[in-house]
Amino acid sequence: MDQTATGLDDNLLEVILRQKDDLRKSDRRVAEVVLASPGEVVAMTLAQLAKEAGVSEPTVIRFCTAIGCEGYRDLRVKLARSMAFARSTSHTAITSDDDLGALITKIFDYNLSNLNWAQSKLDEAAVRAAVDLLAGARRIEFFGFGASGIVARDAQQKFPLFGTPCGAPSDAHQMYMTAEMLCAEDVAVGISNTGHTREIVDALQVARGNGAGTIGIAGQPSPMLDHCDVPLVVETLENTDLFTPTVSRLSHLVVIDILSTAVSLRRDETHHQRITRMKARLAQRRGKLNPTSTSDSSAG
Amino acid sequence: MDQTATGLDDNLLEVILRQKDDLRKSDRRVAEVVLASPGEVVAMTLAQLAKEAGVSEPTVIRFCTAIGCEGYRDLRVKLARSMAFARSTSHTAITSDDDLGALITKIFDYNLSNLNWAQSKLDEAAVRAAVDLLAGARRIEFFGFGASGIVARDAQQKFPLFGTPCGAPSDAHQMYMTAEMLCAEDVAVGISNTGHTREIVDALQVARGNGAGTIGIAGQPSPMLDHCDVPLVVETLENTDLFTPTVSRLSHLVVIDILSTAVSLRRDETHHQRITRMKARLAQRRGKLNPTSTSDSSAG
DNA sequence: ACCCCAAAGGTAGTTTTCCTACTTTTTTCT
DNA sequence: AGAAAAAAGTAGGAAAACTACCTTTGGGGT
Repeated sequence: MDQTATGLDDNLLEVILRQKDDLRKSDRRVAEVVLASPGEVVAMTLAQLAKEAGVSEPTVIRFCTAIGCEGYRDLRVKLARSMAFARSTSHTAITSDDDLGALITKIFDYNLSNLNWAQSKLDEAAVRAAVDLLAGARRIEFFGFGASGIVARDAQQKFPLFGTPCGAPSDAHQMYMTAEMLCAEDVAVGISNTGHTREIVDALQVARGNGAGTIGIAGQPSPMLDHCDVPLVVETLENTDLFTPTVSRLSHLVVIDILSTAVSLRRDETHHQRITRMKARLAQRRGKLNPTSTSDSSAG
Repeated sequence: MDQTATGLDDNLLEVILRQKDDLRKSDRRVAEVVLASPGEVVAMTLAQLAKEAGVSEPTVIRFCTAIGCEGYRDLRVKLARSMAFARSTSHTAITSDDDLGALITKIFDYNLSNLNWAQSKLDEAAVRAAVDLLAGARRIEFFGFGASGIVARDAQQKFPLFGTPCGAPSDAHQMYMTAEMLCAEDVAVGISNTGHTREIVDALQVARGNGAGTIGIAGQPSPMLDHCDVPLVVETLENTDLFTPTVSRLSHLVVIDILSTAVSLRRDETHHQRITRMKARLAQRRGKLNPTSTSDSSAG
């Protein structure tokens, strides 16, 4: 079994795209049509699709089985599900011609597809290892710059869930100093989408050299991950367009959510009670519009 | 036409859940079955579903039309698509009994459903108004605390896209001082999921009093939005469970993405060229593993 | 209390859709 | 070039989805 045990590998459009070149000639014609406008196809009947692709009906059936579907009915269902996120295939670049509605759709779609992709590619075993490490930590430090700095800060705010002091130094010097002071029972978490950011790699190496556990969150195999006890790859959909926003942040934030929640669940009943009480009081403060409140869902 | 013109309202499970109580008795039996295990249902045939629900086949058809589907075929497709994200209905609370796999699925699902919901409820006209205001700003300040503070900081980092100086004061005093110094051509953006955070409301009032344009991003109609030129409601799925993470951040971040991108698109060619150049050089720095680089996709 | 009317639900039959057995065409290898 | 195997098509049969019609149930009104 691979990491797709979550059952999310039924991204049919992806499968079709990958297998397209290995298909029979006529089947490929069908594949073209499906890929070109999956939205139309789910509404089509078998005969219509056959006509559209210029092939016979049994060919369409054969195409279905070739890409791993039970039959046409199954294809439709899988396709529909696939489309919900993997609208990625229809992701055209954002241009100045787009009106606001198109822009909204594109950006949401892009982020949704990306999250889905990240989920399907996430290695559960690696996450488990990270949770093990974090759960035993006496102190946790998160290292990240730029957009990843945002993620680090968010993680640090999740301190109540970790039940352990958390830090997120914001500049390279602080980061270096912090890393140097870590020791055996501490954990350092590096966050960098490229996995190449030099300071982060250095900081993790220093931390590791001092005996601290190290976790790396990156979008791809990279130098940073080579220096970590637990490398965590959070895949991102490639994106080279001018105006496409940074989608990696979101998946990184979700991974942080998962880690903090998983660690929290490992704690004992007392810890849970504290969180319950904290949440209740927070809600209370909000209800009162308490003027000294600086809280705004600071506790996940 | 309401704001669901994006065509994303086909969150069928949501629709069924909402209409369930208004359905005929037998139809409701069908609804129960569908809601209980939508995954099974997409694989079922009309007759099977009828048997499972203990009703006749035409009743199932009537159920289909009642909830707005063309027929059973259509139901299946819509259901399949709906399941991809709107697994929301199957969102059971996160408990200590969950294994890691379940946790990962739940947290991703929750965030995906939430983004989807936010998109379907987003008011395009309000977004347009916000973009108009931001595009004409001489300076933009983002106000947020806690999790929303993260969002504010992220927005501030998007400064290159806005093409306008951006700030995100991190404490209440700085925020107040900043608000007091804003004037007619400036814009203040308040971010608060509850929309009740007192300091933010105050800061926006001050900013507005000084003639600055004001935009509010909140999860619901609230005091903060009452004091804004442009109120922007970014709906969040309700969530009272102990361990469920804050999902609002993600949708707020996406809205910030939309706003910054939309503003950027309004700028002239020179601006676009600068961004292109900036991105290229950033990539170059990364490639070199330049030791002075503090960049990690800081430019959205 | 009874009857009537309307709405809900079921039965049976029709049509559409999907799939399979078999034939023809194309391709590939000796 | 010819034979065997793979690919594509034709036609017919099974099954699924839908519709027209009938029965039942339940809620007023006299």
